[in-house]
Amino acid sequence: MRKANTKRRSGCPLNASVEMLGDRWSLLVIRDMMLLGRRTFKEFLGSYERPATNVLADRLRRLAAYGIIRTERDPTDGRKLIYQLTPKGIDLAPVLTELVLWAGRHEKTENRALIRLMQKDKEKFLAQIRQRWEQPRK
Amino acid sequence: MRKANTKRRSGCPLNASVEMLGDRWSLLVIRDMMLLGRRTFKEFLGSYERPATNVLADRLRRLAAYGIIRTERDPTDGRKLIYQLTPKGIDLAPVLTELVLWAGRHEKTENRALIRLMQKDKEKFLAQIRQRWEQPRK
DNA sequence: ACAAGTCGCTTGCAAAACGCAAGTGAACAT
DNA sequence: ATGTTCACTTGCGTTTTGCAAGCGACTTGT
Repeated sequence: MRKANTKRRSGCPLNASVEMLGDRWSLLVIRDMMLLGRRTFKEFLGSYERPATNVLADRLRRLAAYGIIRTERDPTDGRKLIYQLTPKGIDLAPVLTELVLWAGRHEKTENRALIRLMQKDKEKFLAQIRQRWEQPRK
Repeated sequence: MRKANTKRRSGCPLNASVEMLGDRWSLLVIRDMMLLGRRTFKEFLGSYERPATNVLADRLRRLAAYGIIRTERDPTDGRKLIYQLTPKGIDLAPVLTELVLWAGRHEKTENRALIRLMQKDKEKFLAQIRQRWEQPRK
């Protein structure tokens, strides 16, 4: 059993972001939701980085506690939970984009197509993500 | 003794960024350098969040290993080391900015003046940071 | 109806990372 | 020569992580 720690180390806005997102898994889960359309525990487990089940469960709990994602039952299959980004979570798109572009500029990475797409027209790319997530489903 | 782990969990550019920056201290050190002009071990220790000395030493070592910061001796005081952002580190300014703006939109934080400044003209703000760091000193 | 999956976790345990306090050696200050 | 500052390191107890196994609710196949 675990609580969302409510007292911050400081009032700095960067510190707030770091306390919510500053670990090795949270942003990867958000990437999977935002860019790859993953929605279930099992789908997140299947990412190439392969989180451990207990850590994944913990990160989903934390992200939900911070209001970045929310959870609902799958109406067609009572075993499944569907994880969705909230508006606060969707609003992380510019952060993800800058992190991807920075790595793209300075590291050897795969998925250069995504990086080129982001470089070519950042605002258009962000608009697409926002639009895709405005619909409640699909 | 510790090495920069060279084998990544995946080739995803976001994962590359997360492996370099995804912890509770690295980005705060970069903030201190970029926005507050801090340059020495002792100055970083004095941040409001107060890192432990061993963790701070480790983070500085890692950031240097990744080429995000570099170290030189203070010519006027042989005890001191001066930590500086490299171009790769300065190039994190857009990432910091988006993290600050995101927290500013969704959390109660201090330093609203900085947030307003970033909101008002993001590009101008980034240009200022880049310019400030182009000079070797001050 | 019943057995055999599937799904989203929890539990147990060893290893790694963290936070704290104290200590160390080199460089400076008096 | 003595004391202080600086950038760490060391030791140690706590927390977090990773890995493997298990569990209960639900669904699928026969």
